[in-house]
Amino acid sequence: MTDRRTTRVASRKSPQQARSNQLVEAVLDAAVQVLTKEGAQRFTTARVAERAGVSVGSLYQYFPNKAAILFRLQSDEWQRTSALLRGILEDRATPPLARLRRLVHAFIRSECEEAAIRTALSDAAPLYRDAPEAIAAKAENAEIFRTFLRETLPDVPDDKRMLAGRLIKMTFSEVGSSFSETPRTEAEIEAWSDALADMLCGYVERLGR
Amino acid sequence: MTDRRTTRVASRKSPQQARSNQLVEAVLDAAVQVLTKEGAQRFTTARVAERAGVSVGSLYQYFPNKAAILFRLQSDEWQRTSALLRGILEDRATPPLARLRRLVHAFIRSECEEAAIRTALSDAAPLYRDAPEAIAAKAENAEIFRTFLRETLPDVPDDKRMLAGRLIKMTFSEVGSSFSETPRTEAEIEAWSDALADMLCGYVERLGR
DNA sequence: GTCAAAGCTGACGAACTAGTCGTATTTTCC
DNA sequence: GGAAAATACGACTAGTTCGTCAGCTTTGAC
Repeated sequence: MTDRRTTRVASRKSPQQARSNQLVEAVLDAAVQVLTKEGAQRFTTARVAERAGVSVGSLYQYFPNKAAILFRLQSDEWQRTSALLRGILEDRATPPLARLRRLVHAFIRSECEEAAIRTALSDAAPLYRDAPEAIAAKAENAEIFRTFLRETLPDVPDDKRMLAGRLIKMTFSEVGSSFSETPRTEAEIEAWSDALADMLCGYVERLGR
Repeated sequence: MTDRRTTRVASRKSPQQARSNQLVEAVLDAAVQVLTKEGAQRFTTARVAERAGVSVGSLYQYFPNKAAILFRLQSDEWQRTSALLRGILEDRATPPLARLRRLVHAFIRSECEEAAIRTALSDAAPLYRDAPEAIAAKAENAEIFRTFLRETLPDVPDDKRMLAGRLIKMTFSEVGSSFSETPRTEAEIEAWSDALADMLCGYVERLGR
């Protein structure tokens, strides 16, 4: 449902000299700024280039189109988030449900901290979400939870566990982003994180029985 | 974060003669078609008018701007959905948790049936979501669940129950729309509805204890 | 110092879009 | 039938956006 049949999003060429690496970094920084301060509607290559102190032409030397910049930002974001999740879920010193609870708290907090950029990025999602790279990235992300549940609920049949893993992940990320759409106080963050953790932990317990 | 500070979305004037009522209907029908067949990106007043067999000028006589058409569609959608929810949750002949379960099934199914239009509408959300009318409509929607929980869990403290109600509603609608983003088979719909209902019913039970 | 490759520039073209306004048509009501 | 009000039309304006390309500048190997 985007304007292009299949949005190309792969990078155009890799920077070789130091200055072009700086340029790419400047563009990405500027892109974040434009996105948070102006919103997805007003996110244009011209504005990004201007804020980066760079010409549009240079920008198009490293990104094939606007969507590619957005996808890159989203991709980096996913990278960071999945590192966060992995770090908590794989900590075998903590009991499984405590890990899950801690995870919820960490995730909700991080969503709220970067609410502006995430909202803008998801507003722009129609521009990049159909790209094959984006679809691949999503699938990879789901693996983390499956591993966790395989450890926690070894006796539950595979198909049931898979479904549960997907549901937990979806609930998790969707509630997180919806919750962070409106500005929240510290107290709200705590209360909601606890409630969500109650719900998810309860579900996992129930599955074990 | 939209292009306008505060998007005006109220209707421009009410149609008085029969033909203008038909026109408004034709525009709304066409809007749904454009949205589903072309996507939010390509949703333009010109295209809507053309598909409706009407001139742009006429369109602008009843809608102050593009956002107003989109908001109207979303508003109608909310209306239908909340009628569906209310109908199920207020059926006192069925035990509470069974109602909740039935609700999940009905909602997920309805989401999947109209996935195309809902996705497109939510892609376009940045254009209308800041309008005061949209914000008011959302708040009203949350009431249904609070009433249900007040009946089901009369002994739980008010603040805790409020929070739970909001969480359930959010989980519900967010998981629903995320799930329906990809095409689903009948079997998938059943399996996911059951899993989600398990999770939510489990949470409500747990709250009662 | 020279020169080719790499990098950078920004004016520009082509395409779209939201919304207006003067004019033409239709309806209503006497 | 005729006048006034309501409705419909669509060419047009003013603006925005993406992405290109011919030519200029910088870099670094020799």
